Amino acid sequence: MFVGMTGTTENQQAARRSDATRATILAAARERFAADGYEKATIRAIARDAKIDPSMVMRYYGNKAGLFAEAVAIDPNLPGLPFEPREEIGRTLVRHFLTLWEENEELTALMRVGATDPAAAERMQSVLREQLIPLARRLGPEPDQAPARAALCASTVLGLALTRYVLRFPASMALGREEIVDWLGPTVQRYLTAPTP
Amino acid sequence: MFVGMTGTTENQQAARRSDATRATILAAARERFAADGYEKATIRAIARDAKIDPSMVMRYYGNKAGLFAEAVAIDPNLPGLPFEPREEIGRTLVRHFLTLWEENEELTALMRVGATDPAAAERMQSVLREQLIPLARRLGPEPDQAPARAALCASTVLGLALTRYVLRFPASMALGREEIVDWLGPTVQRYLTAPTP
DNA sequence: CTTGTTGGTCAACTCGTGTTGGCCTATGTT
DNA sequence: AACATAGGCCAACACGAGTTGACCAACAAG
Repeated sequence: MFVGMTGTTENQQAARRSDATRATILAAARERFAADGYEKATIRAIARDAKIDPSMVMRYYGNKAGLFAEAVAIDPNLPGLPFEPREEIGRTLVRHFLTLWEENEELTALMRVGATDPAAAERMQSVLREQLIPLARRLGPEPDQAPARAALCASTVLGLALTRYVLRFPASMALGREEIVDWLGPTVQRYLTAPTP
Repeated sequence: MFVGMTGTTENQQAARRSDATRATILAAARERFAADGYEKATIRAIARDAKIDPSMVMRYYGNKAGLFAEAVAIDPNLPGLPFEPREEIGRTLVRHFLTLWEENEELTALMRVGATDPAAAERMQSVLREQLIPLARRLGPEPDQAPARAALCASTVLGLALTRYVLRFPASMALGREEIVDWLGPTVQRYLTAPTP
């Protein structure tokens, strides 16, 4: 074992020819998962989009679950956000989430799948647990209220994502980016910093 | 044709013995659809829950789509809500939605399915179009802003339903009923009646 | 008692899915 | 030139889904 490879350049990134198709498959998978959800996005359809054989998907990603896992690997990276000015954190968060959603279609995929798959739902929850709640704990009054405040913020942005990117309500898609920030920003700001009503 | 039946009592509701199993099937279907979504809620599983044969489901409801259609037939009936006091409409709406969701598990089913099925998504959208937007038009300033305001309200309550009943985030399920009304009520109130920011 | 209707079960069919293993063809090394 | 290997395709398998139609058991009517 451990023989073969290209012979000369082994450990270093070898820039295999297959990396191109690997990437093509992953891109097609992201599109299909985002558009159709887990069950309806068949491996055959993904392979057709990538113009390769279904068995290649298995060779490169093991099985369908593995493909999905790699397709939706993403981190919102909330701790990297600027905290001040403190009274702008609501608008900053909303703007950040909008950008995130418009640049990564795998987030839509994650929501579509999370609606029926507990594992995907857990993945979303982990963002709340590990990033949003700590943020709420640092920003808001009464640290023990942090889970509640963070849950309200999550429900706000996920609700928008649901109506706009998943259900695709025309009235929600018609909203402009800054219009959304103007409406939701104060809401998130209040959930995070206002005293308990 | 038109012969047969029970002979004596034809047109009137005959109280067939099968009505009981019909109802049992429908109840089991609602539970399964709410818990698992459309694809994962198999006819075989529903039939097992109802303790009858899968073929009975077909006999009574034609096919799986027909069963789902009857299982999620529901109307939120927003026009029947009291409008005044006008500054309480936000809290009234939130309270109404909470009650709706806790009494009818088919709403959770509709959301789970709507995440991947355009037909179910359209069903949800029709509520927005035919009930929420008209309500926003009557309540808010600038009637041409009604779709935007209604969309924001929909995103608010659907976001809560998503995190609480579909994704089942513990932090969201931990919120008390009146706690939710206290937080979301003012939000919805502002979306409906506040001047454009 | 016979008979036709109703409520129900059983076993099978068909189709699409994820998944597997064998085979072919370049490509690059010796 | 000979050959090993990586990249790729093809055909098939196994399985679970929705759906169908033949058959069976009560039971009420004639």
